[in-house]
Amino acid sequence: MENSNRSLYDCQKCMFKALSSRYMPPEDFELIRRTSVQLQFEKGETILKQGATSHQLVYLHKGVVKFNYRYETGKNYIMTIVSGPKLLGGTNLFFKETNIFSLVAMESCDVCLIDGKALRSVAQKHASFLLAMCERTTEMFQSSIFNFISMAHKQVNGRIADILIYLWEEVYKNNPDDFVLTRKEIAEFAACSHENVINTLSKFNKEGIITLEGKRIRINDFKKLHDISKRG
Amino acid sequence: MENSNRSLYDCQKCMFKALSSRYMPPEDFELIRRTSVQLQFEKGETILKQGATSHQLVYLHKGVVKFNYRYETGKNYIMTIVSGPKLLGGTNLFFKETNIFSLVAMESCDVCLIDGKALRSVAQKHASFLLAMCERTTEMFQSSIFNFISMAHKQVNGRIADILIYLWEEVYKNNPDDFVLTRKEIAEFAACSHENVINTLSKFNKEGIITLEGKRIRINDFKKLHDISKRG
DNA sequence: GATAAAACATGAATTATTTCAGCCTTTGAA
DNA sequence: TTCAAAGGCTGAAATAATTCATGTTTTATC
Repeated sequence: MENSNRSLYDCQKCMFKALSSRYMPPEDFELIRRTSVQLQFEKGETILKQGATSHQLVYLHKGVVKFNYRYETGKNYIMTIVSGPKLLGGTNLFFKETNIFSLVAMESCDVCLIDGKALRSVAQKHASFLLAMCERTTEMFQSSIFNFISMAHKQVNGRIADILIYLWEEVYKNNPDDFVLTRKEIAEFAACSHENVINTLSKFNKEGIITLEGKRIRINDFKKLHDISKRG
Repeated sequence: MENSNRSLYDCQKCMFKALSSRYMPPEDFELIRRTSVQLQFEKGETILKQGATSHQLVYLHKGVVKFNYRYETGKNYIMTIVSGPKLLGGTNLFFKETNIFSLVAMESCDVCLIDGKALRSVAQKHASFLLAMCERTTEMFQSSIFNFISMAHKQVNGRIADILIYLWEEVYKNNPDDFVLTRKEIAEFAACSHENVINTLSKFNKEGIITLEGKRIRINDFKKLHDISKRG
């Protein structure tokens, strides 16, 4: 983590700023901006740690992060993976001080940490802004609900198909070459052993549904993936 | 569903009214009350249907409801079970018009359907109220996240232990005799076959952890249940 | 370039889970 | 009271998933 004084990016180009400006005058946004800090996180770095208290809201400007839950046994579970630009608030951070999971950068990420107190005080002045923010974070939450349902109720074939579809359509859509999860990470996401992931992926590979090029996964047949997903 | 004109219960005793009163004058609450309707739902009745559009927030005054997700294949999954009094908003209803799951009464329920438009307009006037509501619905959401994690990552023993603990401590705490889920419902909650539920429960029964008295389940040894839950 | 660590891969043995077939019990309606 | 339907229960067979043992490839580091 590099605590730079210079700006990583221009606030004028930030979607959070754009959203805010619709609901408040510049001087109110200025309070938020002044109390915020821009940081860069490298691959593997923890942005927020599970169990720690945090008074900040994370705005992910650029990059991909995983929501990581760690059991006492040391096992990790990836709850979801998202790409910026996105406001990562809601359940973990927005209204709770203790993080229920960690946020970990999966590639180089530009992040803005927004002070919760300042945000709250501004939000109280501008209820429409608060409503809009709630809608955003609720949306993100909804998409992870579908992940959860899939993980809880489908077999490994269907779970992995769902994960591939999700990652492709929601996360790596615009830059599929960055799609480089390890088998272990896919296993932590799909809630199964990494051997099972490997076997399932090579089965998909043999059937021509995907192509494995080393780490990189190329999806050839979305229709079949959707079929597998539906079958469970 | 009995669309009675008379009041099922006195608004003065409602927790939602109590919450509201802390943040707004009586005349504003009156707008919410006027646009709301009290209804009684019998066991098995659907309060809100998955896929339908709804412009209302559900306040569960009394009773137990399940959050039911139905796949195209016709299979049902219970996402969570909650007891009143509780505001059932957030992900399903608060900010989305299409319900992503159904709400089904598991016993006789007193429910108040609050008009979303009226609520929104009042909420915009009183941002602290909106903030408080977000906190409530977020809390409920958090607890269901832990359910999901358990369902996705534990084996049937651990999942059923978790469900028993959850239902006991959060739902049927005050009236354990109402604890009458069918084995099929437990299976839909635990994401496994109902035979597996039956086998696991009779195993727990033989080990003295629980006692099966027909449909009723009595929990004897919470410590062992927690052990099983931890082991996974 | 050598080396160590991590990731990837495969198959066999073990364990977990579902499916199936059969039967008993309870419940509610005719 | 009878009957059908639904729920509960059990064990065996089939399927799915994990664990384990082993070896290869890739990646990072010195």
